[in-house]
Amino acid sequence: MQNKKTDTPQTVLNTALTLFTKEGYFNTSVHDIARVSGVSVGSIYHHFKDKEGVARALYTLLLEDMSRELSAFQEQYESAYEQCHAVIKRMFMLTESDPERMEFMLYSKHREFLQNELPVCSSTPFKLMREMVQRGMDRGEIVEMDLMVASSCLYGGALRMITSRLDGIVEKDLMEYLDDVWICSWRAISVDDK
Amino acid sequence: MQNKKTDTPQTVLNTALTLFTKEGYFNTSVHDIARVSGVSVGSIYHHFKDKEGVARALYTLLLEDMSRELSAFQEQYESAYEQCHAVIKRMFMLTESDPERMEFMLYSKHREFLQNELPVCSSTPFKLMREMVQRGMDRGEIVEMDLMVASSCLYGGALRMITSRLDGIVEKDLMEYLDDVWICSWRAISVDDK
DNA sequence: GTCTATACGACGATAGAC
DNA sequence: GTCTATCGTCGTATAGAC
Repeated sequence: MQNKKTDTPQTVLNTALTLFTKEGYFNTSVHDIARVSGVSVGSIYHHFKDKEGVARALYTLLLEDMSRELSAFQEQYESAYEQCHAVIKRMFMLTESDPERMEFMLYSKHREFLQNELPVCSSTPFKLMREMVQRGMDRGEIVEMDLMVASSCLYGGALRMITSRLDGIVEKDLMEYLDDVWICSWRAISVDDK
Repeated sequence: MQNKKTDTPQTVLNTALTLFTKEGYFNTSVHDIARVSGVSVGSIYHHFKDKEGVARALYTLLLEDMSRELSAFQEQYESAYEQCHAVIKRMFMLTESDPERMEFMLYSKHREFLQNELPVCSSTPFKLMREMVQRGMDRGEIVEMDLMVASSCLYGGALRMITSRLDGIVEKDLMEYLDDVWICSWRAISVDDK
């Protein structure tokens, strides 16, 4: 267990997250990260291979955290209805409590700065989200159809609300819209006409 | 009417669109555009103020084209059902016939390279799309709710299918999914339970 | 592990001939 | 309008002291 006050890599990652989301990856220089974080350029390069390495470490960590949370929902809830609802609720909450994390995770073009990285929708969290939908079809909760179509229609509305919120187009707390969004999303693909 | 074969600005814009979508704006240098287009660096700067000016001209043109098409749908069709369906169908078609245009329009972070530019969802095409939804609520076709929620849920699934297709996650022609996507999308917000 | 100073290359933009 | 050649800057990455 290290002393958190001097955890240099974490300090760098925190600052990088802020700058990458506020200014964009390419508008942020390593000197910017050094200046804002208070860590020298040399130290940054000591802990990370290069600038891309900083972004990659950040991206990997955020995806892992998210995957852990989604896996927990799979164990915690039985039905796809509950699992998917928990996912959307959690993402709405995260958007409000930590918009930078959400923005970096699902609103940046990673392939432009992370070589050989797959698009977000190929990442583990998105795979887990599709697994839940597949489960819903197997259990007869969700109408049988192409998995990608069902997933897009179930999560698409919520994801657009999130990006709109991050863009500042939606002004109120996302949680106020959760119930309405969920009703529409579930109605789109559920078997019973409610 | 100019000779199209020597329309330098258009040649530059065509090449820029290709490179911006394939490599990203920041991974594309003006020299790259010059080399690929066959137009010299000097000529590019003669026709455009700077690199950002090229991107801005491109973005503006594409949005104007799209706005024109969507306005036509508003005049052509009476119901929101028909209007919104036409929009999604047209976007699916465009994604197949001209993926670069679609990618640059709705899958780039313009604010990172276009100063003072509003996010895509504030652009005229997206406003028109929301107008159609508002019309649907006024006419009693769509359940009364927050306009942003209704729009996100109606178009969200289709837009995710488009980005998934552009990412290469969806392998088949989008048109094959149109009917299923539309059924789900409309079900999400329509008044009659079908 | 942390720092400062610096090397090196790339890119945006311009000058000026044709 | 189009071109080539060049300038100046900025940013990545490293060297090397502490």
